[in-house]
Amino acid sequence: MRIAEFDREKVLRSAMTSFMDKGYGKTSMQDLKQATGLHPGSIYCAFENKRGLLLAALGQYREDRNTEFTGIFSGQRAVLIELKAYLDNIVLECQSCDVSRSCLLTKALNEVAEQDEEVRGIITLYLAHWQQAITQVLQNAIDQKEITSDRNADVRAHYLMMGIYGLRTFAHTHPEGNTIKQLAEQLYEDVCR
Amino acid sequence: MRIAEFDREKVLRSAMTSFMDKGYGKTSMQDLKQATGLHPGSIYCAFENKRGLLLAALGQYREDRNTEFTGIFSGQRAVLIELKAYLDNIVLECQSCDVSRSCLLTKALNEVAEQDEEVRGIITLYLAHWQQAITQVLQNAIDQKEITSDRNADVRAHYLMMGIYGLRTFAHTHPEGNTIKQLAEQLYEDVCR
DNA sequence: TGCTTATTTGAATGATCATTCAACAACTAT
DNA sequence: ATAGTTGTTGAATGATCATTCAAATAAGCA
Repeated sequence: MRIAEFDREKVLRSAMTSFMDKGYGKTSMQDLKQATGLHPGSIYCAFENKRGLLLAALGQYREDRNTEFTGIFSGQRAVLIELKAYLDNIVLECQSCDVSRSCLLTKALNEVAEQDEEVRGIITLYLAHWQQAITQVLQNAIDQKEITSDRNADVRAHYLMMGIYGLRTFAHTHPEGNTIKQLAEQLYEDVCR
Repeated sequence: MRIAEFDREKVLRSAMTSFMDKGYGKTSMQDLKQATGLHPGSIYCAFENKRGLLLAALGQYREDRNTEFTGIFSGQRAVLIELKAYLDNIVLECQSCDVSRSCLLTKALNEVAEQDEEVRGIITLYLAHWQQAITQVLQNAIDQKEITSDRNADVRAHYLMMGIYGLRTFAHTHPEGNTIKQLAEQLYEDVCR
């Protein structure tokens, strides 16, 4: 036996960054070698494929976003306060000039969705889980009477997700200014109305 | 002299379809040869590059969407009726299972934006023109007192675009069902409120 | 200390890719 | 009609790519 020498999470986060920066297709194994510090053979030994590395990176991304999510929605504040903080965070990401402007899930969905049914399925599953989490948050807000029950949590969650997707796309064309912030604020109002 | 034998618009629409289907990077020259019926040399003679073909296809796409836009917003009906028809059309595209589910501009923006500054600039310009057209439509609605002037046309146009971007991304995960339609209806209400 | 199993290394491999090119064909102009 | 120009053809080119592999190395176990 022999234990792998590299730090799996570090490697996956490096791969994540590369994929978000150049996209999956344009990220060469040389790029990945440089980003992760792993030689091709090690990558193939650990992840089988470039595609396997993508899948692992997607999983790590999901996990990271998940802990971030549960960190923000910890229940220590009113649900709507937490939701506002969550949106503020997304706005900051959209306004940043680095790679975090885009979401790896939607970026990969756009790129390989039509070609790779399995990858699309996995990404769709991850996004569905995210949707469930948001639905739960909004249901909590309804239960706490912070928002009305006129529209149910599912409908509101769909709308919020649509808005966040749109914000991220919008950010690619309007990186500067406070357009994104204004949009996020109206989105918040419309979701919570 | 010698006149080119191919129909430029047909060729560009074929290239458009290929790029929307597989993405720019994964569309090989062989794919383009098959799709357009042009031999590599002819493509290079006419468009200089694969990238040049993308630029020409983007231009054709913009032109096609533009005539579609002015066809819908012809001023023969109330502005809001036309806007509803416009959104209905987008919903149908999102629900279709072919290539028209995605917008070539945003798809290419996602793929090459970070790598090719010039392409990003061109796409951003096209999207800005679209935004101006939408703003004009909403300004007309305000002038005709179909909607209030509480929020100006610019703000409303931004929000509508964000929503449309979001709808298209959403459609990649929920192609079936009427979720998209419901979302579009609420988007319409929130833009016009 | 040997034996087995797993990882690392980095060059080699073969496929695929965008692009070029030289021969050819069609059109214009003189 | 013929010279000059430009589009067409399709094979050739060289670069780049993901992947493989054999040798080297290290860890667990007896």
